[in-house]
This record gives sequence, C-alpha cells and structure tokens, in this order.
Amino acid sequence: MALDRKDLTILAELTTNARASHTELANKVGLSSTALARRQKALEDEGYIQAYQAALDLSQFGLTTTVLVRIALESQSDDALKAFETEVVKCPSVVRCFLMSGTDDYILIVLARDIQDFERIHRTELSRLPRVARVQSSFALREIVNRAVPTVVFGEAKR
Amino acid sequence: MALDRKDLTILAELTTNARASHTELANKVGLSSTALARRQKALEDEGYIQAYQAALDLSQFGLTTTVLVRIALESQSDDALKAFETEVVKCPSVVRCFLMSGTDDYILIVLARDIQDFERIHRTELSRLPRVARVQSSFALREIVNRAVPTVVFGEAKR
DNA sequence: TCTCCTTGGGCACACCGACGCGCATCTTCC
DNA sequence: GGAAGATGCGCGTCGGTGTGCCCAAGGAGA
Repeated sequence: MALDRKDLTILAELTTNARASHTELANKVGLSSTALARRQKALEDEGYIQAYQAALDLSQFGLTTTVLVRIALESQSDDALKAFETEVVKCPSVVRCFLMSGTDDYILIVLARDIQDFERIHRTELSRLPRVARVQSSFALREIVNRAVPTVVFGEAKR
Repeated sequence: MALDRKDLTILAELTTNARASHTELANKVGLSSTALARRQKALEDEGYIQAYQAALDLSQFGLTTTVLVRIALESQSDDALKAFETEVVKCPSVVRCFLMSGTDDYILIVLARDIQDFERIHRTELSRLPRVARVQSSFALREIVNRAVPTVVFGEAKR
C-alpha cells in the first residue's frame, strides 16, 4: 500500500489531534468526511496507526530528571541477556532500554524526580538487576528535541 | 491538586485508548459518565494531559534502525551550544536530543531505514552540524523497553 | 450537637454532531 | 470503451456530550 500526500497529512494531523473528528480532519486535508473516514480506517487496518494515546506532562508528576544509564554485563551469554532483560522490564522508572552494538551493553533511559530520587532508583531498581558488571550514569541537563515521529516520515505533506 | 486512584486509572486508560468515550471510561473507572467528564476535563485543564496523539508504527515506514549518536563540540561556549541546537532541531531524522552532563556533549537518537540509510543521514544531516568536534555512533540491536510513561506514575492504580 | 457549607457523585434530559450507508459521478488504467 | 477504484453528496440514525438539579459525605464553626 502506497501512501500519498493526503495520507501523510492525515497522519501528521492525527499525531497532533488524535481526537479530531472526521469532518474536522476532512477540512484540513481537503476531502469529504466520508472519503477521509475510509482512508483513516485503512490506515488503522494496515497498521500505520498503532494506537491513540494521551500524552502526559511528566513534569507535572515531578519527573523532571532524565538519566542515561549504560550497563555492561558480566558476560554476553544468552542466558545472561535473558536474565537481565526479564528483570529490566519490571523496573518502574525505566522508559527505554536498548541492547547496543559495540561494547555489547545496554543503554537505559530512566526518569527520576531529581538526583536524590535517582540515587534511590539506582539502589532499589538498577543495582538489583542480575549479571551487571558496570553501571555508568549521565544526567541530561536539557532536552533539545523530543519527537515521537521523525519529521522525515511526513515528507512533503506539510504544505 | 492531588490525584487519587481514580484519576490515575483514567490517565492509565487514556494513555492506551485516547479516543475512549466518557461512558466507556466511566465503566472502567467505576464512575458515572458525568463525574468522569468532570475529572477528565480537570486533568486536561491542569495540564496533566498534554495532548491526544496517534502513535504510528514506524517499522511500517521502514524505520527499523535506531542509532545513538554521541556528539562533542569544539567548545562549550554559549554561542557554540546555541548554534548547534538551532541546527539540530532541523534534522528530520533526529527524534531526541539531550544536552548531557559529564563530558559536556550531546546525545541524539536517530531513526534510519538501515545502516546504509544512516550513512546517508550521517553525511547529509549530522556532518553539517556546526562546531562539532567528534561524532560517535552506536547501533541499537534490539529494543527491550519502550514506554511513553514510566509505570511508576500510575502507582497502585492497576488493581 | 446541630447546622451550614463545600466537595464530589449520580440521574435525567435535550441538543448537537458524528458516523456510516447508499448512490451518482469522475478519473484512471487497461 | 469498459471496469475498478476513489470521491462527493445527502440522509437518517445513533451516540456522545453538556447542563441542571438533587443527593450524600465530610468538615468547620457556633
């Protein structure tokens, strides 16, 4: 299935207003509401749209500190990776975790209230992860870019 | 404003189904639709809910490769930072960018179609960033955790 | 202890709008 | 020229949404 410019406009708009009605979207895209409804349903059925979700302001919850954590395991054996990964998904403060190439370790993104709170997280969540050889943390001083979708996806959809 | 368990349940549900109707949510939370409408509107007005957005399946767009890029500048002067940051926001493949503590450099998360595509991005986007002294890239082999909201936010809302 | 006031919830109703269907039209490709 | 896909219009039904009103619980103060 190939997406044309109108599809990309629909997607770009829905990434901003997920609750926009058919008629509302139809005006912005330049279609009738029924044609738009068909395209939107197709985009959902084909899997381009995974879900509609509310974005929370995490700073309202006091989570203003982002920490990047690099973790190296004692060994890169298969069961060491599995043991680590089954535990890391349970950490409530971890929002992202990648298995990285290069030095064969993991990179986590952790959200904390402040530095003291990260000390608690380090003690109660991170240090309990199995098979860990080394943990290295660096704090994000500022966030310059935070996009859910790279702008390259929408191509020339924006007029 | 203090959030009780019902508020957290509403937020947890909306992060999954942003298009859920008042009556639908009311059943899950255990409220009437009007009481729920009041709470939801309050959560929006207080800023807990920033937006409702559609989540796209980026793999459907061929973006299956995540790259972490560490960048060190020639100098940490104020105008060097400013020059870099005004340009990095224009890079269409960059989804996140942090100013980091420690070695005083930046960490970017870049989405690419594959390794060849990242070479193109490196050439056309990253190498044109100003005041850059060193660029170091590592590829994500696998994504273990990807949450928009840390589960710690919802606390004990999940029964 | 009684009463007032505030906060939050539920019920009922009415209005407005979205949604989905059917059909006619148009374009494009074979 | 025909067929298939996509669009637009109109309509009716359905559901959500918002409002008004009343009720229950809890706290404060006299």
